[in-house]
Amino acid sequence: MAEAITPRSTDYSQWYLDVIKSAKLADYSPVRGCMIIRPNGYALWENMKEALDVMFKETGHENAYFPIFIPQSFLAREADHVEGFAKECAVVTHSRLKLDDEKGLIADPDSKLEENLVVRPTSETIIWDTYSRWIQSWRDLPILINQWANVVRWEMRTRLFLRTMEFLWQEGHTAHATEQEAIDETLTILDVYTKFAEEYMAVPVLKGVKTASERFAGAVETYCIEALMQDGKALQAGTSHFLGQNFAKAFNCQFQNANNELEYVWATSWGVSTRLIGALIMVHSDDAGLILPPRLAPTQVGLVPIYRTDEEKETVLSAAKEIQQELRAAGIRIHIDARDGFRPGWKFAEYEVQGVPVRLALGPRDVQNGTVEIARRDSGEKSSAPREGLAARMTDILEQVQQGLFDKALAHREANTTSVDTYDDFKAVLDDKGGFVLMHWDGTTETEAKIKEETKATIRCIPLEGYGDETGTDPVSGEPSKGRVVFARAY
RNA sequence: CGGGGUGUAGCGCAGCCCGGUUAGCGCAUCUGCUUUGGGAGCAGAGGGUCGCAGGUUCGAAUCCUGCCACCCCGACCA
Repeated sequence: MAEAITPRSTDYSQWYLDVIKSAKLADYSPVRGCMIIRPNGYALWENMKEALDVMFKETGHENAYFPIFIPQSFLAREADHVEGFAKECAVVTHSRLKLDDEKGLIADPDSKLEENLVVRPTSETIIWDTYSRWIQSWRDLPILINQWANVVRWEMRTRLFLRTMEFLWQEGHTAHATEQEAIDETLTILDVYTKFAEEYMAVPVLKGVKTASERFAGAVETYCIEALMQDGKALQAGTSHFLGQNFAKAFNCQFQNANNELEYVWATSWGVSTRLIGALIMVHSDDAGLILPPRLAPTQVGLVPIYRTDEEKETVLSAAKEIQQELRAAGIRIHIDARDGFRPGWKFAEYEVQGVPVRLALGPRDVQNGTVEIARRDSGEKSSAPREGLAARMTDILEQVQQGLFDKALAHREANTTSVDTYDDFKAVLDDKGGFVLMHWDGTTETEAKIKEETKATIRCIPLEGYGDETGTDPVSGEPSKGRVVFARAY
């Protein structure tokens, strides 16, 4: 019998952990807060990575790799940056171990480093140190670099995928000659992220700008995409920062412009991480386990062959292989579970908890009738279909599933986006149904902090489009407001 | 850092309050037979420094002291 998955209604966060465990996405490690990404989880990450990588390259970026170790002094160069990250850095102080008679294995005191090294929590500092050597002229600009890497942030409280001490991500770091060009870059990437979230992950997102208190440490402006989870909590799914000239000044990175003047370089940085896997899980999955959008699912179609005798096995498997060839030719990722010793019911259940979008069952009866059983993971619908034209049918179904997941998530977000005009309504909505709450805000950090203190809701973003056009009054302070902003309790 | 919980076979747990046969159960594993269209059945087998270190006792998984680790909930953050 399989491990039972706690229903969402009983305990949402336990459900989330159960889904991960039963889908074999990740495992705990011996070190607190660190995560072993299992093959199922990693295959998912690889697909996400691949799709994003194509989009980055289409928008003119190239990949590079900077080292994991950063001289400790680099972190101190940008004032806001150090304040934001100092409290969560892993620091390397020694270069070797030695066996001590009393204490066992210890860091060898003789190997203490001249300067401590910090395991990167993000790479702005080492990259801007590098850029300062690469950039002299306006002809050296722009630099549009992305890197796929791991980073470490010593978090107090962790949660698989959503917040782990080490996580995988991509971080883009670009250098520009003008402010406008850097801002354009920031917004280009925000669009890439939006497209990826909506078209690949089937997760609708709100585009917006962070308030000063939620801004990235060292940024002038932080743009973000925010998604809504099934339990009504928000999740920041990606950020794109306009860094102004902050890092260029901190690392003395100047260039000579066409008028023969020295100017500081304009910068951006942007990233999405394995946290997106957490979003994917929380947005689509149900009480039976994981549900994956077809465009990212490592296996899009799982085929379960059914047979009793060796003879049946031979017929069924050869028919299964024909189907496999046919679907592969149509660009579908199909997997045949031909393992002996596992019964069909077992395999059905396994594909189900692992979120495989469509399952086919093929037995002697089907082979004889020229049919195959099709079961959709999203709706649970089962039907028998002719083998004839199966590839086209499957392509169609996969598209329907992809679109269906997005539509459902969008409907959920819309049903859980509420506009309020009084602080009492605001609190009531947060407690009763959660979700995104649109309310006027006077633009001050004080009001924002007061609301956070009293309700645990934060301003997820000042939306770029769709909401917030009308002016009004902040119901908390009574001061005028330029528009509605998006509040929510968040992960 | 505060609150709660857990640590006994690969995994999940019982046993502990009230110390005493050979530490038990489910799943998994191995062997055999029967099975196979929604997580199979029967029979047999293997697998344990009871988190670590002290202490009490004739005797400790169980009582006492100290330590460690991990998980969950909060504060901080992507």
